[in-house]
Amino acid sequence: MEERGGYGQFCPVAMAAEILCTRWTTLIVRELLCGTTRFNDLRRGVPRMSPSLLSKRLKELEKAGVIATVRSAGGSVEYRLTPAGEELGPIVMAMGFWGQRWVESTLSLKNLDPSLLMWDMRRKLNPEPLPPGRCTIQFQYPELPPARQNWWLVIEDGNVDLCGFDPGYELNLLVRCSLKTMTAIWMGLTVVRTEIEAGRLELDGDPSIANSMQRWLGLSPFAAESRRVPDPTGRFSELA
Amino acid sequence: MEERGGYGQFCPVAMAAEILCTRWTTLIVRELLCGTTRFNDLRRGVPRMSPSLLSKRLKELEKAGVIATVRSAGGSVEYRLTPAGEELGPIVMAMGFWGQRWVESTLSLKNLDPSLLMWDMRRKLNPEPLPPGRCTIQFQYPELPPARQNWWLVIEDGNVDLCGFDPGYELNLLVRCSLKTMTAIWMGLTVVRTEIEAGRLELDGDPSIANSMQRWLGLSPFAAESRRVPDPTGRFSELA
DNA sequence: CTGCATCCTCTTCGATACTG
DNA sequence: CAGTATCGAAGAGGATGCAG
Repeated sequence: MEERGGYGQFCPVAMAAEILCTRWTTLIVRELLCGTTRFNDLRRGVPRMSPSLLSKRLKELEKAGVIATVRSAGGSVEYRLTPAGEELGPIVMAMGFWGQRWVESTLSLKNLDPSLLMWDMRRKLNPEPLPPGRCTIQFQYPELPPARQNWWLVIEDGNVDLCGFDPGYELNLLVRCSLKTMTAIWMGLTVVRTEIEAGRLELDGDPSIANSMQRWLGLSPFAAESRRVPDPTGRFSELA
Repeated sequence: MEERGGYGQFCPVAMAAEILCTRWTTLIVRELLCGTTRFNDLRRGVPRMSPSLLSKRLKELEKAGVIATVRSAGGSVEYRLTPAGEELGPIVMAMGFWGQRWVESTLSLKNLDPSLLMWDMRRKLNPEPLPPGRCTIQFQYPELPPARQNWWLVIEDGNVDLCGFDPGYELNLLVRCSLKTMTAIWMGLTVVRTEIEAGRLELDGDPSIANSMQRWLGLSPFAAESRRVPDPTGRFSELA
């Protein structure tokens, strides 16, 4: 009768919170909502989580009816949201919009991570403004240690690949800026043109690709939400 | 640079989850959204939470900008939601509706608690169908230990008071049923008439008050949401 | 390589008791 | 009334190992 981890309340908010409001769980659901299904792909979305804890959480989510494991051909397991899990989408989105509105951008920008940023950008990149054929774009963050400085996005046939090493293709554009600048653009706190004019962003390569960067660069799903808290530095305030 | 409790992600979902998805926090916000402002009233809404942890969470919520403490006359402290905190309302409600839809009712009904139920009922009771003047209604849960068996709601001038002891007023209605039955009615899993006809609910007293019970008894805010998971017992399935 | 299980350390939580 | 203090228990993180 002594439920250890639970709240001991029949209220549906409490029942939902027992499932959702444990550490990392919301972020796992976010990844699943983005379409990730494999264990090691999920790990890319929550890199600071230990694999054993991820495994435990996935079991908990399965028991709660939020996900179902599907054994696909080849013996590998896929984790997929059930209808109940899909209906968590609006809740996770609402949390994101709330975070975008009310959490100080300086706080968000203390949590920079190039692999998370590039992984997100890969997902949302819009190939439409790019020329047909293969297109290779390098991102360079000079202040980072060498192993994390350089990233490549390769767009081909509407498909976007992310590399942490030089894929060897001819480069169409080199983007050079600080990780903070690129993250701020991604989050909608500033725009490409502003950062170029301020000298914080450099583009080298095909001018038409450079000029359309703001369009092919997808933004965070929450970028459009207007901030309600000021940025103390004033650098990322009130941009449309 | 090593954030211990955080996720290390700039994503607004992660920033919001750092604030909201710690143990008990969502339930504290739920209480505040219901209008509770005092420390010991908050404790009634989260009785299994230790006061030291509640104190810690309130400080965290204040630092996050979700609540503000107001020192009222008499030196006592009130906790009030900020605009940011008020905007958590839709998220908490969405979690409740999700819980009502997707969490098995048998699971919810394992977490029975008469003080929580009566506290919730007090909040939502609708005095309008009741006769003018004072009205005293006793709830009796015979299977509980004596100290928690009897509860009184006293309605006067549109005001609802809850007592755990006999207030001494003339009784207008005695409601006798199991705590599970009353909780199921409150959650919208069944209705007064069904439980009376099944012999699981007895009403003694003023017939007009008895007959209007389904109307004056407010229901859980989530009662209208339709279940999507079956109740294995079949007792609480598919009721409008 | 994927998907964990184990072991160990450190942090957090819960129950109770106790103050201004 | 509104919290703090204390201490044992549970949970989280990191490193490592291992089977398919």
